[in-house]
Amino acid sequence: MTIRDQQREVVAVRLAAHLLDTGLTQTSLRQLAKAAGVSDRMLLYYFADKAEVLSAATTLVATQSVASLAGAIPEGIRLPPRQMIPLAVQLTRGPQMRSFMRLWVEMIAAAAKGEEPFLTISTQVMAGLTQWLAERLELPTGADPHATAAVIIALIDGLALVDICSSQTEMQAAHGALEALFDKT
Amino acid sequence: MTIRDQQREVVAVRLAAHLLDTGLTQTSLRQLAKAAGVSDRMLLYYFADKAEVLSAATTLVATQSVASLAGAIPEGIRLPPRQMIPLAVQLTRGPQMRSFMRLWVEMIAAAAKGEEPFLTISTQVMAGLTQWLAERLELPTGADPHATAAVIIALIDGLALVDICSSQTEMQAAHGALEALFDKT
DNA sequence: ACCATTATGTAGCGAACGCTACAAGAGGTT
DNA sequence: AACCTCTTGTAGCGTTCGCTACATAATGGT
Repeated sequence: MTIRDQQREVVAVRLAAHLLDTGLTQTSLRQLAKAAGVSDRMLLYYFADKAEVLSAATTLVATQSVASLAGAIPEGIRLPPRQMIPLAVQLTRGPQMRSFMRLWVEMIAAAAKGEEPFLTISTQVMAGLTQWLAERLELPTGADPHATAAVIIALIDGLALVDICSSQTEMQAAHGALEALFDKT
Repeated sequence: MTIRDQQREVVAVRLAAHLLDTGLTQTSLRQLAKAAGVSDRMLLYYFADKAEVLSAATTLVATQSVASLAGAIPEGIRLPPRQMIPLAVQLTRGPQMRSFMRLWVEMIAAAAKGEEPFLTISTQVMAGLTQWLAERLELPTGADPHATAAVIIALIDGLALVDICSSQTEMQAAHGALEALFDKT
């Protein structure tokens, strides 16, 4: 393993933390280099171009975040939506996951603009998340696990979206309303 | 009304269409000026700065889109969530509304970065939408209309988010799963 | 007719951007 | 010692960005 390969990993780890901290607000090569503690010249020595830098960092963030989320749900357990949804909402509201959700929204918006590497990575992460959730849902026969998982993820992500434009008290009330909504429509 | 004021309206209308068409991908002053059919110099004569240009255009887009959505739901009608949700989903999937939903996601992501005027406008639009929907929900006594409306909007917006990273067939399946999810959890 | 305000075009400033050319040090191989 | 590859720094290219200085035309009130 060359110094270059080692540095790629070191830089990726530092940039992952940087992205969780600042979202996509400071993603110029010079800003990224500063956050990683290297010169911008070296950043482009370790990676081919800006897209590859962001690709490495965002992939790492997504991997870490999805793994920590997965670790919070016991292996081999399946839950019906009525239980899975509140659990997922609760998990994604923790301070660590909250940062990721905000970054996640920004990544998807960048994907909407066709910006690479965000379009490719967001699509992959979304597919992975859906697959993962589908395997942990307990559904009545005939229901489409994949599609149901997509709806639940939409709800989770949508709450992160609304969170951006709402006060904390409004969000708390919304979480209360969410459970009530499922209890008796 | 001076020529300047007239031009402000003309330009705002054209830019509203431009934003619906291209999202926030082409929002430099020179690109906006081109889309509006004026010189960039004049754009900054009609408006104070870039933020004011985007403020006028996005406000107009939001006003038009929310109005067209509101027009599709009869005056004075209240619907329970189980009926309101599929209706809202269906309305926001039309080609016109779909463009707005994509722009809306990009605006909220920009708001997440603290970018003005998107933070201010997104917050206002979100509050307006929530208020509007709350007044059209038929809920059991004790339920919080405002909070319930926020959850429903989260679901709608979340579906737009997922839509960005999914194929069309996946989205159709998701809409089927959505109704099933509410019928029998 | 005169002048002040309004309207429009040309040109360009300073900054940030992604990226690159070029040189030189570091360290091992022959 | 000579050479070659890997690593790092300095400097800057060409472009786009938001915005402005400046000059000039048009317009309208007195």
